[in-house]
Amino acid sequence: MKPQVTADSTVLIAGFHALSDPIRLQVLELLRHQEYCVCDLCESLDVSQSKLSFHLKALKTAGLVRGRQEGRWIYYSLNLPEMARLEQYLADYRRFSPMLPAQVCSESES
Amino acid sequence: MKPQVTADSTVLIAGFHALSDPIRLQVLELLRHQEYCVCDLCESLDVSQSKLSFHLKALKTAGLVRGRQEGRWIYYSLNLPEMARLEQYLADYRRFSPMLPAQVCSESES
DNA sequence: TCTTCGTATCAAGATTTATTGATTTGTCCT
DNA sequence: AGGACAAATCAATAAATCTTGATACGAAGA
Repeated sequence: MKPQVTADSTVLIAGFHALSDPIRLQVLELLRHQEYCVCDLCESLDVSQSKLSFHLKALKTAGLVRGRQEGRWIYYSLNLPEMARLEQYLADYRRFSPMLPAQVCSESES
Repeated sequence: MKPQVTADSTVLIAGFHALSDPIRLQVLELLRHQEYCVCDLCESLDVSQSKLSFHLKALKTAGLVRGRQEGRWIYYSLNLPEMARLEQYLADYRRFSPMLPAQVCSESES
């Protein structure tokens, strides 16, 4: 009855973890409208390049963004399908949760 | 142009953070079907009481679960509306992201 | 009131994650 | 080849989070 930690849930965890930081949320908010190269993101968010790179890596590892190289620049953009997967995970809770009424704790049986 | 960290995003961050841990996901998975008291969750997940309490607090702080006292026991259950809020946040990305085509980095203007 | 039991909380240590500044890698331009 | 520059990576430190065991709190029953 113990739920397993599947490879799938590893992806979920990386995804939700990537979403649990203000800088990373700000990055996503910016990318929502268009692609940005790292230097523009740095400037917009007033964050050091190294720091931003760290957070971009988290977002990229989680599959939430993608990087596309063009010349010296790397343009980051949202990876909407992955965000949709996380959305779907949450949506399934609404859909398939019967919410049974209170059940008596097993400790009180004896 | 820099996105602000609003009180609202604080809630989001707490929520996504709560979702970014295997034990906490397992708890939600169990609660999906019915309420459970802490002792039953401990047993099902094979986790110490103290440890579980720590994770339940994270879930509760994030608003994803609620605790209801009944005698000596405290029954935890999902708080679906809060999960739906997180879902909605993600859903809005799909809905309102125009995804403009590549834009030239501002550094390359000079 | 005293004891038992379920749960929360606390303090200490362990582990993970984030920040900083420096260095490296790779690309473009001359 | 050499210089300039965008971005990633690394090493060291700082900070946040998690784990563990002990203790405290509150409700139930004797």
